[in-house]
Amino acid sequence: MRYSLNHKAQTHQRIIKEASIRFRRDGISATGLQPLMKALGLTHGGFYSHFKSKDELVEKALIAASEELDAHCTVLFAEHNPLHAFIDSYLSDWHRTSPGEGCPLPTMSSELGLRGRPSPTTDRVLDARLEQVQATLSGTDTIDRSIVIMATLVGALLLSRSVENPETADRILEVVGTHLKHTHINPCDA
Amino acid sequence: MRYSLNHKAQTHQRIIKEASIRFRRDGISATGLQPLMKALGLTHGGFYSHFKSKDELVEKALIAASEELDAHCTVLFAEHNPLHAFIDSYLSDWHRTSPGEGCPLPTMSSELGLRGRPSPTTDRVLDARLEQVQATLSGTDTIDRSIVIMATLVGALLLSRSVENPETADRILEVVGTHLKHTHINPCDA
DNA sequence: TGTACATCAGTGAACGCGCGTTCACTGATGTAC
DNA sequence: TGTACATCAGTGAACGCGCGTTCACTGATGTAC
Repeated sequence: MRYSLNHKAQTHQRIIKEASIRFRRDGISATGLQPLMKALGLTHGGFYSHFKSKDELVEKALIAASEELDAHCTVLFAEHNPLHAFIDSYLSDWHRTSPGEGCPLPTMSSELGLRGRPSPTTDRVLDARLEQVQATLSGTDTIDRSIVIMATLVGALLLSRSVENPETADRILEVVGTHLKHTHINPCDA
Repeated sequence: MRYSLNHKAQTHQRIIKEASIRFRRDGISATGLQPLMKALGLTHGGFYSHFKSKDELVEKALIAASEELDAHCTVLFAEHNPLHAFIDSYLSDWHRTSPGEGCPLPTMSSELGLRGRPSPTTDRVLDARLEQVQATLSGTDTIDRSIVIMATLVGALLLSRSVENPETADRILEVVGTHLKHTHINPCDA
């Protein structure tokens, strides 16, 4: 089955794309390579002609998810108030119910780092998010402020996804969104 | 092997205790019942005379972890500034490096709720945390404020655990802690 | 007090299952002549 | 232009492993006589 020049590269990207969705939606360890390949109309044996291990796919999928978000942010940043647009987007009900297509930090980071799969990639993904938030800020202390904003956003999304009561979920997103948009860059007594 | 009256109850509690550590430290699905029972000097077959399934153990372990935290908070709340004590404790380096003995929300919630194991227990654990934070606050809007604080704490701890660079981890805890302690209860322009 | 017995917490082999990974193979295609 | 061949993306059976769960069994103990 020798295909056109870029056929393999296309399959490679299709695997990464599907994996990045499943890792975020279902978790890394809960995503099997067999069902993943099957969903793409392929057999599982071929996986290892594309990646040397599942860990390598995790890295690639994490980077792909991060780049996807970069592109999405470029659109958001054309708006009047980029920070508010970013916050509203991050804390939207769509983002809450679509973990497979959103930020990988609330879903994947608990399976990375300290426990499981330590890799500098997580640091880079976080850095990319922080730089985006920072770009929407003005004044001093923007790095620190972006850390606070990202931590708050990640925590709010994680909690809103974890509760069973949808009203509680809405409440968390609403309250945190309002707070982040109505608090000045510098804390009151700074 | 008929033992003393409370022997089974003691074993029951030992299983819950060990499970609550492993679920938080390693994740729910990454914790096997076989290694868990072996670590307690028991064989895996006996597990089902204590619990009807792994899911039941997850519930019990989650509740136990939450009660453990309640007790810890009682100690903290005797201090001069309970909110600051809670924040410092939550964002301590000890808490970052000891996920097995800390708050279950940053570690377990991604495996609960929307994806995986929906159960009202997660809502109750979150409610318990929120009530604790709320108890340290005064003035209006304390419920909303406690939601913001918890989301920020959970997000900061999760991110600090996920990055590989320990300096970045320290930075996140430090910056978020300072922010939460220096921001007034009501946002500046509210 | 001494013996027989019922209890039941814990044992450990076994179940089917899906996992990540390996590998000898297939067969449609692009290339060389 | 037509044919033979080398390539190599993808196939699918098989590997050992650990998972959650089941179940017939064991044997030390508290109880009854």
